[in-house]
Amino acid sequence: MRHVDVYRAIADRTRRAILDELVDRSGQSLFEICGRLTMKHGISSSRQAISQHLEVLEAAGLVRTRREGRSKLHWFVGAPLKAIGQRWPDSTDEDTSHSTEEDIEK
Amino acid sequence: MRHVDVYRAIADRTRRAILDELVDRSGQSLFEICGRLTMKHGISSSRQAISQHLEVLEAAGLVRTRREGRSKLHWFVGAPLKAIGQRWPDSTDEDTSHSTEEDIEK
DNA sequence: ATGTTATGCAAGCATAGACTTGCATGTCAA
DNA sequence: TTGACATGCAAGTCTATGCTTGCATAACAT
Repeated sequence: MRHVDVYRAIADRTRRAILDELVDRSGQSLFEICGRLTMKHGISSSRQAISQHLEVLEAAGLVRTRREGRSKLHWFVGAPLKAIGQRWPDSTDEDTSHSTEEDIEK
Repeated sequence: MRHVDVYRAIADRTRRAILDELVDRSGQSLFEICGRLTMKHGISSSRQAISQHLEVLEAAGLVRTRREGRSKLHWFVGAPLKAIGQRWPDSTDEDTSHSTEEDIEK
């Protein structure tokens, strides 16, 4: 699970919904996330599936966790997403400066 | 090839390099892109592979094309990327407002 | 017309990734 | 301790996707 880049992490629809959910309510446990994904997002994945998605998000640095008794709580971390918005210029903008793959990746 | 969302389009390393390349030099043909990807990015994919990547990028709205004789020229379009940067709040920011999947997707 | 150049199409392969299933681990309440 | 609760782990399945191969189409020069 090492070396999960942010781009791949947000490529999955369910993982994006998880991030939305964590932004809406911070510090949720796995069970809470599962429940709210089903209720509010119409996603019916198993607990294990959601757990694996959370592993990916954590490996990409988009989620931070903390054990609390028998629960594991999750927080959204937005910092890694900033690089994406800054990597390419605006449309119709033909700037000559540009960042290479190596600048951002890894 | 219909309904390629932007997130999946930029999930691939080679496609991100193609966007970088088109930002660096607008209006390149498929052959030019292939050559420069090999030279500058160390990517050794076949012409067909690059062509398929360009189809994905075009379907996602990230690339615009125009036929010019026997060549097909390509331009970068950055607009679809803006939504990504605006979807999630900054880190440490615990704003209650949030956009749902439906707001942006499709 | 013929050959070369630049791209398009379609079928097949092989790997990655999303998901499931079953069991194991650890925490808390009684 | 015992049992319920919350999560972790590992193997297997199935589909998506990146890539190749081979042939087809279209434009241009000679």
